[in-house]
Amino acid sequence: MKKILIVDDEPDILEFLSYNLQKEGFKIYTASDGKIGLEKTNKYKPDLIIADVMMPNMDGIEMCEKIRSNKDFDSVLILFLTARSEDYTHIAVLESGADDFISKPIKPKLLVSKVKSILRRFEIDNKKTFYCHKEVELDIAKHCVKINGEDVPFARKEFDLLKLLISTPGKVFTRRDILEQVWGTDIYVGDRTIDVHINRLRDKIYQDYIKTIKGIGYKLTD
Amino acid sequence: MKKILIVDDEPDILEFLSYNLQKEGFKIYTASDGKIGLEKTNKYKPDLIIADVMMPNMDGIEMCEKIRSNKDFDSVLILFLTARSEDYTHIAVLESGADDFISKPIKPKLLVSKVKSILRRFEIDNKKTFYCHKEVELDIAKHCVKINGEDVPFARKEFDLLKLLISTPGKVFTRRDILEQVWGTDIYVGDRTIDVHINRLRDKIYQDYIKTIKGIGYKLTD
DNA sequence: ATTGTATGTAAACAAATTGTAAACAAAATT
DNA sequence: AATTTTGTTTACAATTTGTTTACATACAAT
Repeated sequence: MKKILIVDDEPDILEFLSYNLQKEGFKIYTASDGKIGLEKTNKYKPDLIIADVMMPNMDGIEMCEKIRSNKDFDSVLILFLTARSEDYTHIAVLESGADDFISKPIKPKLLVSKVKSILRRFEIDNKKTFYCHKEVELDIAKHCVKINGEDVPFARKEFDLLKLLISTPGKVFTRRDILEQVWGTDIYVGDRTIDVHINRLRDKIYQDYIKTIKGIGYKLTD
Repeated sequence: MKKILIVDDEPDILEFLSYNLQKEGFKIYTASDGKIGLEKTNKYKPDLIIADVMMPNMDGIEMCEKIRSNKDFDSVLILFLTARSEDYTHIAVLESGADDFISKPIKPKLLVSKVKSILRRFEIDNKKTFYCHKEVELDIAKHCVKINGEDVPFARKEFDLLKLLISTPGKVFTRRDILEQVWGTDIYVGDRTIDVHINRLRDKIYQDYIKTIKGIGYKLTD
C-alpha cells in the first residue's frame, strides 16, 4: 500500500485530499506546514508527497528543496498544489525538484488519476536500467538500443515506447496506458499517432516483434 | 461469505449495525470495547472491522494502531464510526490506518453501500488475472488464451465471453448476465448474437466445453 | 407423432479498428 | 536562418470483428 503525505495549512483541503485518496486505498499522513511535513517525511518515509506551495512557517518550495537535499529522499515523488493564477510559480516549482503539479480548484477524479499515473510511471523508471528481450537490448542509462548486438538509433518517443513495452514483455498495453506513460497525463495526441510510432518500431526491429491485439492495444510477443 | 467484526460500547448501535449487515448476508461478530475487539480480531480474522472511535478501555484509534502493527492484519479493512461534529478527527482517524469512516447518525442504506464498496475495492485490488480450467488457460494481462498449451487467438468479444464463463466454471450464466457483463448495460443486441459467439468459442476450444442449459443459458462443464 | 419454442449455424452484412503513405508542424542542430 | 530530425495529423485502404438474417435442427410437452 502506497504511503502519501499531504502538507497543507488549510484543514478543509487536507480533509478533502485525505478523503479522496484514502478511498482509493492509499495510506495517508498529513502535516499542516512545511516544518511538520519535513518531520513526517523522515518519520513515515512516504512514496509521494503532495504539498501546497503557499504555507506559513516553511513554504512548499523550501520544504521540497530541503527534502531533496537529503540523500534518503532525493527520489521521493513530490506533487505541488498551485493556484491556477500563479502561472509563474510553476517554473519555480519545477526547478525546486517537484515531479508535477495540480492547479486548484482540485477535481477529485483528476487528482486520483494523476496520483496513480505518477506512481505508476515511477515504478517503471525504477524497475531496471537495462532490459533484454529476444534480440533486443535497451539501456536506459546510455539511451541506446541494440538489435542483434548492433546499435540502432531511436528517437525519444520511440525509445520511451519501446521501454514501456519491454518493461513487461507479453503484457498488453492499451493506447490509454501508452498515452499516460509515454506522453503523460495532460497531453493529448490522436490514436493514429501511437500506431505510427508502433510501426516505426516495427520497421526498426522486425515486423512481428510487436503484436497488435485488436480492440485492446499492443504487446511484445512472448 | 465475508466476516465483519463490529466494535462499539453501545449495545443499541451494535444491534442496529448487526441487524442491517446480517440482512445483506455478512457473517457478523461483535465486541464491546477495543480490547475485546483485538482479541476477536485474532480469533475470527474478519475481512472488515467497523469500530467506534470513542470507547472505554481502549479506544478505536488505539485498537486500530495495534491491529495494524500486527503483520497478520496489516491489510485488514477498518471502517470507523465518528460523530458528525468532530470533523477534524477524521484526519487523525485516517492517519491511524483506517480505510474509511462513516459519520453518525448512521443511515442503513449508506452503511451497507459503503461496506460493499470498500469490500469491492479490496477485491479489485487482489483480483485474479489468470484463469485455468481443464485444458484452457486465460491470461487477462497478456490477453491470450491457451488450449492444451497452445496459443489460440481470441477476438475481444470472444475473450470477454470466455473470461466471464471461466471466472466461475460450472455456474450457469443467463443471456441477461452475459449481455450485462460482456456487452454492458446500455447496449442491445439480438438473441442470436450471443449464440453465435458461444459457438465461435466452441469451434476454437471443443464442442462440449460449453454446455447449453436450455431455457436458461450457458455454463462450462465442471 | 405433432407442435411450439429454443438453440445452432452458415453466410451476408455492418461496423469498428488498424496500417500506412504522405503532408505538415515542431524541435533540435548546424 | 537554414537544415535536419523528430513528432503529429490526415485521409483513406485493408482488415478484422461484430451483428443480423434466415433457416435448420433439437428437444420438451402435449
